[in-house]
Amino acid sequence: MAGWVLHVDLDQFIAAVEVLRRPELRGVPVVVGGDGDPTKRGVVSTASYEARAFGVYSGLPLRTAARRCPDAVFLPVDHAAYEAASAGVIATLRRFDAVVEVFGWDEAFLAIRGDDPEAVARQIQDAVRASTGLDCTVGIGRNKLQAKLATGFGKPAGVFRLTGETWFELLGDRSTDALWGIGAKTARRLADLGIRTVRQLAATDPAVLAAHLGPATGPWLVRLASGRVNWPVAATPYVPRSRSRETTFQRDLIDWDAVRHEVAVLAQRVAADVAAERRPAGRVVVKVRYAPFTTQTHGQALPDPSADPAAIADAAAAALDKFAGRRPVRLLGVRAEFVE
DNA sequence: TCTGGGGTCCTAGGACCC
DNA sequence: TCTGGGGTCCTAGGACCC
Repeated sequence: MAGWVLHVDLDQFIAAVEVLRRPELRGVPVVVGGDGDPTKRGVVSTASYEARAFGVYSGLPLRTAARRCPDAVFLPVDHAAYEAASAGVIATLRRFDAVVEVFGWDEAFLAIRGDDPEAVARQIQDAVRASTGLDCTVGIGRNKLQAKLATGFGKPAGVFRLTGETWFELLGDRSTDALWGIGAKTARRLADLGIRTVRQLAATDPAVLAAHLGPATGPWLVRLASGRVNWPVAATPYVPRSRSRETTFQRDLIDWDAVRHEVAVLAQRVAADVAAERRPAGRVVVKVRYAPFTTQTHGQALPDPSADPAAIADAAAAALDKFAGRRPVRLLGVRAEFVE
């Protein structure tokens, strides 16, 4: 008997949920994002495979998506629908003899024991499809990192195994940003050091990287590239460290009284989220994104940890007062941080 | 064609203390 | 009057992820 980690990832989750309740959209380019109006500020949450063929992907501005794929059906984001679909998937996964770690709306890790993880993976796919109508890809590895990256090779609707034996064969020549946790910025910094591939990163002296990228990040990146991490699959319920709300305005705010008012509105929503957690917040941070796109934050500690809406509103107002700039405001955000 | 919303973790610099 | 070195905490910003 051997231990395996399975990474279950729903295929084009949000678009798939929309197609499920509107079968006439099957086979059609579907783009979900913002309030469904591609002439407004907003970005793509998920595009169906048909829309992706036109170069539409998550994070793309809706206006650009509309230009690239004018015939796409644009739909608003419907959080409640996705949460309901997600709950159905998770309930199905929990029927298996496994430690289940939920990872967002559309992903989960399962720790299992046995000699045929592919068979379990196919059972999972069948069960999820039977109970929800949704397709998923399952990555198999000896740890979470291997399983997560295996999923990329299995998309869509496949099963793929990636272990220490095949790690460098499959990933060694890939760019470092193929790894989970390395993005464009870090990849460029590594390239400046002459480190371009996963294989090169794995062979780098951790101490050298620590000097360039920080004492924790440097050695962590080397271990990441080796594929041999020991992150536990944790069944413990998720405990949030913070709650936040933010809004991008369709038209930049010019009047600072309007800014103050919008921060108060956001603080009220955050306070409601904090109250629902039944845990006190210790600090409130206000985010201001000025036009065109420069972002600043300022925080304010609460006099005493509290979930009181008035205390959170006061702290948000005090944090906002720390901003000196009076340029047009594109986005405002309020975040409450819980104490421990 | 300007670039969402909700999160997490790490780093660096300054304050402060001994 | 000028002054070290270390530890810790707080804050703002950066990077990444879904």
